[in-house]
Amino acid sequence: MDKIKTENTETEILIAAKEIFHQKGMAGARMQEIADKAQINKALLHYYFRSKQLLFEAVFKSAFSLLAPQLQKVLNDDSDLFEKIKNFTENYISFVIKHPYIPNFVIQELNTNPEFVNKLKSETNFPSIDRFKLQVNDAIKQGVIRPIEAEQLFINIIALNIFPFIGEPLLMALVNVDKESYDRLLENRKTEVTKFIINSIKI
Amino acid sequence: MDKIKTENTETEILIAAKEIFHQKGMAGARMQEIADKAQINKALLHYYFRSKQLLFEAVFKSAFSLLAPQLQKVLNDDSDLFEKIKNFTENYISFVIKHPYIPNFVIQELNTNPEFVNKLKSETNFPSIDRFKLQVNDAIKQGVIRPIEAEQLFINIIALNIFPFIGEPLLMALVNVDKESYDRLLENRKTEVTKFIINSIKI
DNA sequence: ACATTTGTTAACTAAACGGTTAAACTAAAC
DNA sequence: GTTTAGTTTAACCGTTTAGTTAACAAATGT
Repeated sequence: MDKIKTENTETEILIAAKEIFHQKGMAGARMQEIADKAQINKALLHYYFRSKQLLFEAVFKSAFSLLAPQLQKVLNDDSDLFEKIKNFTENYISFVIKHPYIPNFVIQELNTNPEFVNKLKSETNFPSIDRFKLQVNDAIKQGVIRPIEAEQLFINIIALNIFPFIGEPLLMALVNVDKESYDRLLENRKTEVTKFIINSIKI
Repeated sequence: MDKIKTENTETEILIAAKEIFHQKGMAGARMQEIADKAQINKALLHYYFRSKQLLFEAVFKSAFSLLAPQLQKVLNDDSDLFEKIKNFTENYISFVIKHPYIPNFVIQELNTNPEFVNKLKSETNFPSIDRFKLQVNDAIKQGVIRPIEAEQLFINIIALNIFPFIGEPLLMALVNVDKESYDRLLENRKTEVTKFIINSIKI
C-alpha cells in the first residue's frame, strides 16, 4: 500500500534525521548522511521536507516536545514539593538513558540560535514557572523549607539533573573513571541528587 | 618592524578565530568568516596555521587552558572545604562574564569529539580529583559534613556553577525573565549557590 | 483500460567550502 | 643597492554541499 510505504519512508527519514542531528547538530549534519542512514535517495529528503532547515525544525520540535513534559513535572504538577523533586530526579535519568542526545541537542541549538525560543514559546505549550513559584513560596511561609527564590531552586534542580549528561566527557575525565563507572555514578544520582537538594532546603 | 607585525597578525587571527569558533563551533565556523573578522586574506590563515583543524586545536587548547585553572581551584587548593566552595563559586561567575563562550565551547566540542580528552590529558596539566577526594573524606570522618561521595559533590559544584550559563537561553525562557533580570539572578548565585551547597552538606 | 496522482531515483547544478599557488610586496641584512 | 627572508595577496583548484530536474514506477481513481 502506498500510504503505509509513505508513512514508513517519512518515519524512516525522521528517525535517521534525529540520529544525525542529535549527534552532530544543524551545522555538522549532512543531508547525504541522513539519506544514507534512511536508505533512500537524497532527493527524497527534499520531497518530504523541502529543505535542511525545515527537516531540522521538525527534528528540533520533536525533541523539545519530549523534553518539555519532563520539565513540566517540576513546574506543573500537584504533588508535594519534596515528592516532586524526588520523582523528577528519578524519572529524568531514565528519560535521558532512553534519549541520550536530546537535552544536549536542544540546549546547544538554542545557544547557537536563541531566537528559536520565541518559536517554541508560540508553537508549543511552553512550560511556565508560575505554579512552582507559588508552591515554593507557600512552603517557605509554612516553614517547611528555608527561604530561597523559586527561580534559583528551579535552576538548581535542572542543573544537578541535566549537567552530568551534557558535561559527560569532561566530567568523566575530571572524575577519572571509565564509562561503566560513570554510568554507575549517574545511577546513584537518582537518589543522591534528591538527598542533596532536600538536605539543602529542608528545615 | 617585521617581528611585531607578524605577532600582530597571528594574534589578530587567533582573536578572530576564537570569536567564531566559540560561537559556532568547529562544524559551523568558516575560514572566510574568520579571515574577514581578522581583516586579512584567507590564505594567511593557512600560512599561519596550515589547516582549519590546526587553527581549531590552537583555539581549543587556549580555551581549555583558561578553564582548567578554574577547575583546579576546586580540586587542588589548600584552603578549607567551605572556603573553597565559596571562593570557586564567586570567582567562576566573574570568569564566565569575562569569557562567556568558553565553558559551552569546551563541553560542546568534547561531546562531538570525545577522543579529544586524551589529547588534553597528555598535552595539558589536566586537573585531578585525588586531593579533593581526600579532603572530602577527611571532612566526613571529622564529622564536619554529611557522608557524600567526593565525585558526586564535585559534579554538584560544577553543575550548579556551569549549567546556568550553558543553559541560558532555555533557562531564561523557562524562568520567564529578560536578559537583564537573568544576569541579576546569576549575580545572586555568587552567594546563593554557596549557601545551597553548604546547607546541604554541613552538619 | 487508461489517465492521474504519488513516490522514487540517477544525474545534474550552482554555490560554498578548505586549501594551494605563484607572484608581489616589505623591510631588515649584507 | 642588492640579496634574502618573511609576509600578504589575488586568482585558482578540486571537492563537498544543499537543492533541482526530468524521467520512471507504482498505486489510485474513473
